[in-house]
Amino acid sequence: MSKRSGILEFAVLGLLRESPMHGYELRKRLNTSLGIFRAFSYGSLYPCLKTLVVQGYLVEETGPEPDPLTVPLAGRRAKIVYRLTAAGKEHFEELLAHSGPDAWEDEHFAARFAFFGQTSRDVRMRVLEGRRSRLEERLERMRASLARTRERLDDYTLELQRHGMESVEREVRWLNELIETERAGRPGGTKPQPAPGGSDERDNQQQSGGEPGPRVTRDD
Amino acid sequence: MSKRSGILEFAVLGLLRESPMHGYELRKRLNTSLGIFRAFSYGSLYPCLKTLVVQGYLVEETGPEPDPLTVPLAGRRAKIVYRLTAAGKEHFEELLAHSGPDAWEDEHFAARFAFFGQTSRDVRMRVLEGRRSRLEERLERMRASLARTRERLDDYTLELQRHGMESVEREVRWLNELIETERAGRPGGTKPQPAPGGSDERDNQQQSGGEPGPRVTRDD
DNA sequence: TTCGTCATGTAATGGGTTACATGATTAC
DNA sequence: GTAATCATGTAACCCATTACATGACGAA
Repeated sequence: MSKRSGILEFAVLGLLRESPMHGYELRKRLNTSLGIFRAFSYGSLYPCLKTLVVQGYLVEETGPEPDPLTVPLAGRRAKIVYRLTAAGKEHFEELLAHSGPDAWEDEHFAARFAFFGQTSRDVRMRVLEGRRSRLEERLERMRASLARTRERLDDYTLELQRHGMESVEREVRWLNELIETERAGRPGGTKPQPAPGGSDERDNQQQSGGEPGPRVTRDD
Repeated sequence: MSKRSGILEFAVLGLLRESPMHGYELRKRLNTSLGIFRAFSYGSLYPCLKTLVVQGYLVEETGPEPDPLTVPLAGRRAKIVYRLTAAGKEHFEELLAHSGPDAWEDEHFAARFAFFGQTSRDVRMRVLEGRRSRLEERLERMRASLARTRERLDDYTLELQRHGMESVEREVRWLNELIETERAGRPGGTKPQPAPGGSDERDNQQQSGGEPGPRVTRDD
Protein backbone atom coordinates (compact mmCIF):
# COMPACT_ATOMS: atom_id res chain seq x y z
CA MET A 1 0.00 0.00 0.00
CA SER A 2 2.96 2.31 -0.04
CA LYS A 3 5.40 1.42 -2.81
CA ARG A 4 4.20 3.22 -5.89
CA SER A 5 6.92 3.15 -8.46
CA GLY A 6 5.80 3.11 -12.01
CA ILE A 7 5.24 5.19 -15.02
CA LEU A 8 1.75 5.92 -13.94
CA GLU A 9 2.74 7.70 -10.77
CA PHE A 10 5.31 9.70 -12.65
CA ALA A 11 2.93 10.71 -15.38
CA VAL A 12 0.22 11.66 -12.94
CA LEU A 13 2.53 13.89 -10.98
CA GLY A 14 3.83 15.41 -14.18
CA LEU A 15 0.42 16.22 -15.55
CA LEU A 16 -0.84 17.50 -12.25
CA ARG A 17 2.16 19.74 -12.03
CA GLU A 18 0.87 21.67 -14.96
CA SER A 19 -2.58 22.09 -13.51
CA PRO A 20 -5.01 20.43 -11.11
CA MET A 21 -7.39 17.95 -12.63
CA HIS A 22 -9.84 15.25 -11.72
CA GLY A 23 -9.28 11.58 -12.49
CA TYR A 24 -11.32 11.26 -15.61
CA GLU A 25 -9.70 14.19 -17.31
CA LEU A 26 -6.31 12.98 -16.20
CA ARG A 27 -6.83 9.66 -17.87
CA LYS A 28 -7.81 11.28 -21.14
CA ARG A 29 -4.70 13.37 -21.20
CA LEU A 30 -2.67 10.31 -20.38
CA ASN A 31 -4.08 8.58 -23.44
CA THR A 32 -4.19 11.34 -26.00
CA SER A 33 -2.35 14.54 -25.27
CA LEU A 34 0.86 12.87 -24.39
CA GLY A 35 0.63 10.34 -27.16
CA ILE A 36 3.22 8.16 -25.55
CA PHE A 37 1.47 6.32 -22.88
CA ARG A 38 -0.50 3.20 -23.31
CA ALA A 39 -4.05 3.60 -22.19
CA PHE A 40 -4.07 3.38 -18.45
CA SER A 41 -7.31 2.13 -17.01
CA TYR A 42 -9.32 3.61 -14.20
CA GLY A 43 -8.62 0.44 -12.35
CA SER A 44 -5.05 1.56 -11.96
CA LEU A 45 -5.46 5.30 -12.06
CA TYR A 46 -7.81 5.81 -9.13
CA PRO A 47 -5.97 3.57 -6.69
CA CYS A 48 -2.78 5.34 -7.70
CA LEU A 49 -4.31 8.73 -6.96
CA LYS A 50 -5.44 7.49 -3.59
CA THR A 51 -2.02 6.33 -2.51
CA LEU A 52 -0.46 9.54 -3.76
CA VAL A 53 -2.89 11.41 -1.52
CA VAL A 54 -1.95 9.19 1.41
CA GLN A 55 1.68 9.90 0.73
CA GLY A 56 0.98 13.59 0.83
CA TYR A 57 1.91 14.30 -2.75
CA LEU A 58 -1.61 15.23 -3.74
CA VAL A 59 -4.60 16.80 -2.07
CA GLU A 60 -8.20 16.20 -3.04
CA GLU A 61 -10.45 19.14 -3.54
CA THR A 62 -14.09 18.26 -3.61
CA GLY A 63 -15.77 20.12 -6.38
CA PRO A 64 -14.86 23.48 -7.87
CA GLU A 65 -16.29 25.30 -4.84
CA PRO A 66 -19.77 25.71 -6.26
CA ASP A 67 -20.81 28.23 -3.65
CA PRO A 68 -22.75 26.31 -0.99
CA LEU A 69 -25.61 28.80 -1.17
CA THR A 70 -26.59 27.99 -4.72
CA VAL A 71 -26.29 24.26 -4.28
CA PRO A 72 -28.12 23.23 -1.13
CA LEU A 73 -28.22 19.51 -1.97
CA ALA A 74 -26.62 17.50 0.78
CA GLY A 75 -25.20 14.32 -0.71
CA ARG A 76 -24.21 15.88 -4.01
CA ARG A 77 -21.30 13.75 -5.24
CA ALA A 78 -18.77 16.17 -6.59
CA LYS A 79 -15.83 15.83 -8.88
CA ILE A 80 -12.63 15.29 -7.04
CA VAL A 81 -9.96 17.62 -8.24
CA TYR A 82 -6.42 16.62 -7.42
CA ARG A 83 -3.80 19.23 -6.80
CA LEU A 84 -0.08 18.69 -6.44
CA THR A 85 1.31 19.66 -3.06
CA ALA A 86 4.73 21.17 -2.47
CA ALA A 87 5.94 17.76 -1.36
CA GLY A 88 4.51 16.27 -4.55
CA LYS A 89 6.31 18.78 -6.69
CA GLU A 90 9.52 18.06 -4.89
CA HIS A 91 8.98 14.34 -5.30
CA PHE A 92 8.43 14.73 -9.02
CA GLU A 93 11.61 16.73 -9.29
CA GLU A 94 13.46 13.94 -7.53
CA LEU A 95 12.03 11.32 -9.83
CA LEU A 96 13.13 13.36 -12.83
CA ALA A 97 16.64 13.78 -11.58
CA HIS A 98 17.22 10.53 -9.76
CA SER A 99 17.40 8.22 -12.78
CA GLY A 100 17.14 4.73 -11.32
CA PRO A 101 18.51 1.74 -13.20
CA ASP A 102 15.45 1.25 -15.40
CA ALA A 103 14.93 4.92 -16.06
CA TRP A 104 16.24 4.50 -19.58
CA GLU A 105 13.89 1.80 -20.70
CA ASP A 106 11.45 2.55 -23.47
CA GLU A 107 8.46 3.71 -21.58
CA HIS A 108 10.28 5.34 -18.74
CA PHE A 109 12.29 7.36 -21.19
CA ALA A 110 9.22 8.36 -23.16
CA ALA A 111 7.50 9.49 -20.01
CA ARG A 112 10.45 11.64 -19.01
CA PHE A 113 10.71 13.07 -22.47
CA ALA A 114 7.07 14.04 -22.39
CA PHE A 115 7.80 16.43 -19.56
CA PHE A 116 10.93 17.97 -20.99
CA GLY A 117 9.09 21.24 -21.31
CA GLN A 118 9.18 21.44 -17.51
CA THR A 119 12.69 20.10 -17.14
CA SER A 120 15.98 21.87 -16.66
CA ARG A 121 18.48 21.58 -19.43
CA ASP A 122 21.08 19.62 -17.56
CA VAL A 123 18.54 17.02 -16.54
CA ARG A 124 17.35 16.84 -20.13
CA MET A 125 20.91 16.21 -21.20
CA ARG A 126 21.39 13.49 -18.66
CA VAL A 127 18.20 11.77 -19.72
CA LEU A 128 19.03 11.91 -23.41
CA GLU A 129 22.54 10.67 -22.88
CA GLY A 130 21.43 7.97 -20.49
CA ARG A 131 18.95 6.72 -23.01
CA ARG A 132 21.54 6.79 -25.74
CA SER A 133 24.07 4.75 -23.87
CA ARG A 134 21.40 2.25 -22.91
CA LEU A 135 20.55 1.86 -26.58
CA GLU A 136 24.18 1.49 -27.47
CA GLU A 137 24.56 -1.34 -25.02
CA ARG A 138 21.56 -2.91 -26.64
CA LEU A 139 23.11 -2.56 -30.07
CA GLU A 140 26.28 -4.12 -28.81
CA ARG A 141 24.48 -7.19 -27.59
CA MET A 142 22.44 -7.44 -30.74
CA ARG A 143 25.49 -7.25 -32.94
CA ALA A 144 27.22 -9.89 -30.86
CA SER A 145 24.26 -12.22 -30.96
CA LEU A 146 23.86 -11.65 -34.66
CA ALA A 147 27.49 -12.47 -35.33
CA ARG A 148 27.25 -15.61 -33.22
CA THR A 149 24.20 -17.00 -34.90
CA ARG A 150 24.51 -15.73 -38.43
CA GLU A 151 23.68 -18.26 -41.11
CA ARG A 152 22.11 -20.60 -38.64
CA LEU A 153 18.82 -18.76 -38.69
CA ASP A 154 16.11 -18.62 -41.27
CA ASP A 155 15.54 -15.49 -43.31
CA TYR A 156 12.57 -14.31 -41.30
CA THR A 157 14.37 -14.34 -38.00
CA LEU A 158 17.26 -12.57 -39.63
CA GLU A 159 14.99 -9.95 -41.11
CA LEU A 160 13.40 -9.43 -37.75
CA GLN A 161 16.75 -8.91 -36.09
CA ARG A 162 17.94 -6.61 -38.83
CA HIS A 163 14.77 -4.61 -38.54
CA GLY A 164 15.12 -4.39 -34.78
CA MET A 165 18.69 -3.21 -35.03
CA GLU A 166 17.87 -0.59 -37.58
CA SER A 167 15.17 0.73 -35.32
CA VAL A 168 17.59 1.10 -32.48
CA GLU A 169 20.19 2.69 -34.70
CA ARG A 170 17.69 5.21 -35.91
CA GLU A 171 16.72 6.13 -32.44
CA VAL A 172 20.35 6.66 -31.58
CA ARG A 173 20.68 9.06 -34.48
CA TRP A 174 17.57 10.84 -33.36
CA LEU A 175 19.00 11.19 -29.89
CA ASN A 176 22.25 12.49 -31.29
CA GLU A 177 20.41 15.27 -33.03
CA LEU A 178 18.45 16.14 -29.96
CA ILE A 179 21.57 16.20 -27.86
CA GLU A 180 23.35 18.41 -30.34
CA THR A 181 20.42 20.78 -30.47
CA GLU A 182 20.36 20.78 -26.71
CA ARG A 183 24.07 21.64 -26.58
CA ALA A 184 23.68 24.45 -29.04
CA GLY A 185 20.57 25.80 -27.36
CA ARG A 186 20.31 28.85 -25.18
CA PRO A 187 22.89 28.32 -22.47
CA GLY A 188 20.37 29.24 -19.77
CA GLY A 189 20.54 26.48 -17.21
CA THR A 190 16.92 25.93 -16.23
CA LYS A 191 13.18 25.78 -16.82
CA PRO A 192 12.23 26.94 -20.27
CA GLN A 193 8.61 26.98 -19.15
CA PRO A 194 6.68 27.61 -22.34
CA ALA A 195 8.70 25.93 -25.02
CA PRO A 196 12.26 25.63 -26.24
CA GLY A 197 12.78 28.00 -29.13
CA GLY A 198 15.71 25.94 -30.44
CA SER A 199 15.65 23.21 -33.04
CA ASP A 200 13.93 25.40 -35.60
CA GLU A 201 16.67 25.82 -38.16
CA ARG A 202 15.87 22.55 -39.82
CA ASP A 203 12.21 22.52 -40.71
CA ASN A 204 10.08 19.47 -40.43
CA GLN A 205 10.38 18.37 -44.00
CA GLN A 206 11.89 14.93 -44.01
CA GLN A 207 15.48 14.88 -42.96
CA SER A 208 16.27 14.36 -39.32
CA GLY A 209 14.90 10.83 -39.40
CA GLY A 210 12.62 10.47 -36.46
CA GLU A 211 12.65 7.04 -34.93
CA PRO A 212 11.42 4.09 -33.11
CA GLY A 213 11.77 4.41 -29.40
CA PRO A 214 8.96 6.13 -27.64
CA ARG A 215 6.23 3.61 -27.47
CA VAL A 216 2.96 4.65 -28.88
CA THR A 217 0.02 2.48 -28.13
CA ARG A 218 -3.69 2.77 -28.53
CA ASP A 219 -5.72 5.17 -26.50
CA ASP A 220 -9.25 4.42 -25.56
CA MET B 1 -3.46 -22.59 -12.58
CA SER B 2 -4.95 -23.22 -15.99
CA LYS B 3 -5.16 -20.06 -18.08
CA ARG B 4 -1.79 -19.66 -19.72
CA SER B 5 -2.10 -17.07 -22.43
CA GLY B 6 0.94 -15.00 -22.95
CA ILE B 7 3.85 -14.51 -25.18
CA LEU B 8 5.89 -16.83 -23.08
CA GLU B 9 3.68 -19.83 -23.68
CA PHE B 10 3.64 -19.10 -27.37
CA ALA B 11 7.38 -18.69 -27.61
CA VAL B 12 8.05 -21.83 -25.61
CA LEU B 13 5.82 -23.90 -27.82
CA GLY B 14 7.36 -22.39 -30.90
CA LEU B 15 10.91 -23.08 -29.84
CA LEU B 16 10.10 -26.56 -28.64
CA ARG B 17 8.49 -27.26 -31.97
CA GLU B 18 11.85 -26.99 -33.59
CA SER B 19 13.50 -29.34 -31.16
CA PRO B 20 13.21 -30.60 -27.58
CA MET B 21 15.15 -28.68 -24.99
CA HIS B 22 15.51 -28.24 -21.26
CA GLY B 23 14.50 -25.07 -19.46
CA TYR B 24 17.86 -23.44 -19.13
CA GLU B 25 18.64 -23.74 -22.79
CA LEU B 26 15.17 -22.58 -23.67
CA ARG B 27 15.63 -19.41 -21.75
CA LYS B 28 18.88 -18.64 -23.47
CA ARG B 29 17.32 -18.99 -26.87
CA LEU B 30 14.45 -16.83 -25.74
CA ASN B 31 16.88 -14.08 -24.87
CA THR B 32 19.40 -14.22 -27.65
CA SER B 33 18.59 -16.29 -30.69
CA LEU B 34 15.22 -14.77 -31.25
CA GLY B 35 16.37 -11.31 -30.47
CA ILE B 36 12.85 -10.11 -30.02
CA PHE B 37 11.86 -11.21 -26.63
CA ARG B 38 12.63 -9.45 -23.46
CA ALA B 39 14.58 -11.60 -21.07
CA PHE B 40 12.16 -13.96 -19.46
CA SER B 41 13.17 -15.10 -16.04
CA TYR B 42 13.25 -18.61 -14.67
CA GLY B 43 10.63 -17.48 -12.25
CA SER B 44 8.16 -17.34 -15.10
CA LEU B 45 9.64 -19.93 -17.41
CA TYR B 46 9.60 -22.98 -15.16
CA PRO B 47 6.06 -22.52 -13.87
CA CYS B 48 4.96 -22.01 -17.45
CA LEU B 49 6.60 -25.27 -18.49
CA LYS B 50 4.87 -27.07 -15.66
CA THR B 51 1.42 -25.93 -16.60
CA LEU B 52 2.05 -26.75 -20.23
CA VAL B 53 2.91 -30.27 -19.11
CA VAL B 54 -0.27 -30.45 -17.07
CA GLN B 55 -2.23 -29.31 -20.07
CA GLY B 56 -0.71 -32.09 -22.11
CA TYR B 57 1.13 -29.87 -24.55
CA LEU B 58 4.55 -30.96 -23.36
CA VAL B 59 6.09 -34.07 -21.90
CA GLU B 60 9.08 -34.16 -19.63
CA GLU B 61 11.87 -36.51 -20.40
CA THR B 62 14.27 -37.02 -17.57
CA GLY B 63 17.77 -36.90 -18.84
CA PRO B 64 19.07 -37.83 -22.28
CA GLU B 65 18.75 -41.55 -21.55
CA PRO B 66 22.26 -41.93 -20.20
CA ASP B 67 22.16 -45.72 -20.29
CA PRO B 68 21.28 -46.85 -16.73
CA LEU B 69 24.20 -49.29 -16.68
CA THR B 70 26.90 -46.65 -16.87
CA VAL B 71 25.27 -44.36 -14.34
CA PRO B 72 24.27 -46.39 -11.30
CA LEU B 73 23.71 -43.37 -9.04
CA ALA B 74 20.23 -43.40 -7.58
CA GLY B 75 19.24 -39.82 -6.85
CA ARG B 76 21.06 -38.31 -9.76
CA ARG B 77 19.15 -35.15 -10.59
CA ALA B 78 18.91 -35.09 -14.32
CA LYS B 79 18.14 -32.42 -16.81
CA ILE B 80 14.52 -32.29 -17.76
CA VAL B 81 14.07 -32.20 -21.47
CA TYR B 82 10.73 -30.94 -22.70
CA ARG B 83 9.24 -32.29 -25.86
CA LEU B 84 6.21 -30.98 -27.70
CA THR B 85 3.34 -33.45 -27.92
CA ALA B 86 1.00 -33.79 -30.85
CA ALA B 87 -1.59 -31.86 -28.88
CA GLY B 88 1.00 -29.20 -28.20
CA LYS B 89 1.82 -28.87 -31.83
CA GLU B 90 -1.82 -28.57 -32.66
CA HIS B 91 -2.26 -25.97 -29.96
CA PHE B 92 0.60 -23.92 -31.31
CA GLU B 93 -0.91 -24.08 -34.76
CA GLU B 94 -4.18 -22.81 -33.34
CA LEU B 95 -2.46 -19.96 -31.57
CA LEU B 96 -0.75 -18.98 -34.79
CA ALA B 97 -3.93 -19.01 -36.80
CA HIS B 98 -6.47 -17.87 -34.24
CA SER B 99 -5.38 -14.26 -33.97
CA GLY B 100 -7.18 -12.99 -30.91
CA PRO B 101 -7.84 -9.28 -30.49
CA ASP B 102 -4.44 -8.43 -29.09
CA ALA B 103 -2.54 -10.64 -31.48
CA TRP B 104 -1.36 -7.59 -33.36
CA GLU B 105 0.19 -5.75 -30.51
CA ASP B 106 3.91 -5.14 -30.58
CA GLU B 107 5.25 -8.12 -28.77
CA HIS B 108 2.64 -10.57 -29.90
CA PHE B 109 3.34 -9.66 -33.45
CA ALA B 110 7.08 -9.93 -33.00
CA ALA B 111 6.68 -13.35 -31.46
CA ARG B 112 4.57 -14.56 -34.35
CA PHE B 113 6.97 -13.13 -36.84
CA ALA B 114 9.84 -14.93 -35.19
CA PHE B 115 8.24 -18.23 -36.15
CA PHE B 116 7.37 -17.35 -39.70
CA GLY B 117 9.87 -19.90 -40.89
CA GLN B 118 7.51 -22.55 -39.60
CA THR B 119 4.34 -20.85 -40.75
CA SER B 120 2.22 -21.34 -43.82
CA ARG B 121 2.08 -18.51 -46.27
CA ASP B 122 -1.57 -17.65 -45.84
CA VAL B 123 -1.18 -17.38 -42.10
CA ARG B 124 1.88 -15.20 -42.63
CA MET B 125 -0.18 -12.96 -44.84
CA ARG B 126 -2.95 -12.69 -42.31
CA VAL B 127 -0.51 -11.82 -39.56
CA LEU B 128 1.24 -9.16 -41.61
CA GLU B 129 -2.00 -7.62 -42.75
CA GLY B 130 -3.51 -7.74 -39.31
CA ARG B 131 -0.52 -5.96 -37.92
CA ARG B 132 -0.64 -3.38 -40.64
CA SER B 133 -4.27 -2.51 -40.11
CA ARG B 134 -3.72 -2.28 -36.39
CA LEU B 135 -0.92 0.21 -37.04
CA GLU B 136 -3.09 2.16 -39.40
CA GLU B 137 -5.74 2.52 -36.76
CA ARG B 138 -3.04 3.77 -34.48
CA LEU B 139 -1.91 6.32 -37.03
CA GLU B 140 -5.45 7.48 -37.47
CA ARG B 141 -5.84 8.18 -33.81
CA MET B 142 -2.48 9.85 -33.58
CA ARG B 143 -3.23 12.15 -36.48
CA ALA B 144 -6.57 13.04 -34.98
CA SER B 145 -5.09 13.76 -31.60
CA LEU B 146 -2.30 15.76 -33.17
CA ALA B 147 -4.75 17.87 -35.15
CA ARG B 148 -6.86 18.47 -32.08
CA THR B 149 -4.03 19.61 -29.87
CA ARG B 150 -1.66 21.24 -32.33
CA GLU B 151 -0.14 24.49 -31.12
CA ARG B 152 -1.32 23.91 -27.59
CA LEU B 153 1.66 21.71 -26.78
CA ASP B 154 5.25 22.54 -26.18
CA ASP B 155 7.88 21.64 -28.74
CA TYR B 156 9.13 18.60 -26.90
CA THR B 157 5.76 16.93 -26.71
CA LEU B 158 5.25 17.73 -30.35
CA GLU B 159 8.61 16.28 -31.28
CA LEU B 160 7.80 13.15 -29.33
CA GLN B 161 4.52 12.70 -31.13
CA ARG B 162 6.07 13.38 -34.50
CA HIS B 163 8.75 10.88 -33.75
CA GLY B 164 6.23 8.30 -32.64
CA MET B 165 4.15 8.75 -35.76
CA GLU B 166 7.13 8.46 -38.02
CA SER B 167 8.07 5.24 -36.34
CA VAL B 168 4.67 3.79 -36.98
CA GLU B 169 4.65 5.02 -40.56
CA ARG B 170 7.99 3.39 -41.18
CA GLU B 171 6.80 0.12 -39.82
CA VAL B 172 3.80 0.28 -42.11
CA ARG B 173 6.10 0.73 -45.08
CA TRP B 174 8.19 -2.17 -43.89
CA LEU B 175 5.08 -4.32 -43.66
CA ASN B 176 4.01 -3.25 -47.11
CA GLU B 177 7.25 -4.52 -48.52
CA LEU B 178 7.04 -7.76 -46.68
CA ILE B 179 3.49 -8.29 -47.85
CA GLU B 180 4.42 -7.55 -51.41
CA THR B 181 7.33 -9.94 -51.24
CA GLU B 182 5.04 -12.51 -49.74
CA ARG B 183 2.55 -12.06 -52.56
CA ALA B 184 5.23 -12.41 -55.18
CA GLY B 185 6.82 -15.39 -53.49
CA ARG B 186 6.56 -19.00 -54.56
CA PRO B 187 2.87 -19.71 -54.80
CA GLY B 188 3.22 -22.90 -52.76
CA GLY B 189 0.64 -22.71 -50.01
CA THR B 190 2.43 -24.12 -46.99
CA LYS B 191 5.46 -24.71 -44.80
CA PRO B 192 8.64 -23.41 -46.30
CA GLN B 193 10.57 -25.29 -43.66
CA PRO B 194 14.15 -24.15 -44.11
CA ALA B 195 13.86 -20.59 -45.29
CA PRO B 196 11.97 -18.49 -47.77
CA GLY B 197 14.10 -17.99 -50.86
CA GLY B 198 12.19 -14.82 -51.73
CA SER B 199 13.02 -11.26 -50.84
CA ASP B 200 16.50 -11.48 -52.29
CA GLU B 201 16.20 -9.25 -55.35
CA ARG B 202 16.80 -6.13 -53.36
CA ASP B 203 19.99 -6.54 -51.42
CA ASN B 204 20.42 -5.30 -47.92
CA GLN B 205 22.02 -2.01 -48.83
CA GLN B 206 19.89 0.73 -47.47
CA GLN B 207 16.57 1.07 -49.16
CA SER B 208 13.65 -0.86 -47.74
CA GLY B 209 13.79 1.17 -44.55
CA GLY B 210 13.50 -1.27 -41.71
CA GLU B 211 11.57 0.01 -38.79
CA PRO B 212 10.44 0.39 -35.28
CA GLY B 213 7.85 -2.17 -34.37
CA PRO B 214 9.28 -5.39 -33.02
CA ARG B 215 10.35 -4.58 -29.59
CA VAL B 216 13.90 -5.43 -28.81
CA THR B 217 14.88 -5.42 -25.23
CA ARG B 218 17.86 -6.49 -23.29
CA ASP B 219 18.78 -10.09 -22.86
CA ASP B 220 20.45 -11.27 -19.75
C1' DT C 1 38.50 -26.70 -2.81
C1' DT C 2 36.61 -23.15 -4.52
C1' DC C 3 34.58 -20.72 -8.25
C1' DG C 4 31.79 -20.16 -12.23
C1' DT C 5 28.19 -21.88 -14.93
C1' DC C 6 24.70 -25.13 -15.62
C1' DA C 7 20.25 -26.35 -13.92
C1' DT C 8 15.74 -26.27 -11.38
C1' DG C 9 12.73 -24.45 -8.73
C1' DT C 10 9.43 -21.45 -4.94
C1' DA C 11 7.28 -17.28 -2.49
C1' DA C 12 6.36 -12.81 -2.42
C1' DT C 13 5.58 -8.89 -5.00
C1' DG C 14 4.63 -5.62 -8.79
C1' DG C 15 2.31 -2.98 -11.77
C1' DG C 16 -0.86 -3.22 -14.31
C1' DT C 17 -5.69 -5.14 -16.61
C1' DT C 18 -10.75 -6.59 -17.13
C1' DA C 19 -15.14 -6.81 -15.61
C1' DC C 20 -18.17 -5.11 -12.73
C1' DA C 21 -21.04 -1.66 -10.03
C1' DT C 22 -22.76 2.90 -9.36
C1' DG C 23 -24.41 7.36 -10.15
C1' DA C 24 -24.55 12.36 -12.16
C1' DT C 25 -25.05 15.36 -16.21
C1' DT C 26 -26.02 16.62 -20.88
C1' DA C 27 -28.23 16.34 -25.42
C1' DC C 28 -31.85 14.74 -27.98
C1' DG D 1 -37.33 9.70 -20.75
C1' DT D 2 -33.55 7.54 -22.59
C1' DA D 3 -28.98 7.32 -24.38
C1' DA D 4 -24.31 8.87 -24.34
C1' DT D 5 -20.71 10.31 -21.84
C1' DC D 6 -18.88 12.07 -17.64
C1' DA D 7 -17.17 10.42 -13.27
C1' DT D 8 -15.60 7.30 -9.47
C1' DG D 9 -14.55 3.33 -7.76
C1' DT D 10 -13.67 -2.18 -6.28
C1' DA D 11 -12.36 -7.18 -6.73
C1' DA D 12 -10.36 -10.55 -9.08
C1' DC D 13 -7.03 -11.77 -11.90
C1' DC D 14 -2.74 -11.79 -15.21
C1' DC D 15 1.64 -12.22 -16.59
C1' DA D 16 5.47 -11.41 -15.38
C1' DT D 17 9.49 -10.07 -12.02
C1' DT D 18 12.77 -10.25 -7.92
C1' DA D 19 14.91 -12.50 -4.40
C1' DC D 20 15.76 -16.57 -2.58
C1' DA D 21 17.12 -21.57 -2.13
C1' DT D 22 19.19 -25.72 -3.83
C1' DG D 23 22.35 -28.59 -6.01
C1' DA D 24 25.39 -30.90 -9.85
C1' DC D 25 29.52 -30.43 -12.65
C1' DG D 26 33.84 -28.79 -14.69
C1' DA D 27 38.03 -26.24 -14.52
C1' DA D 28 41.61 -23.54 -11.91
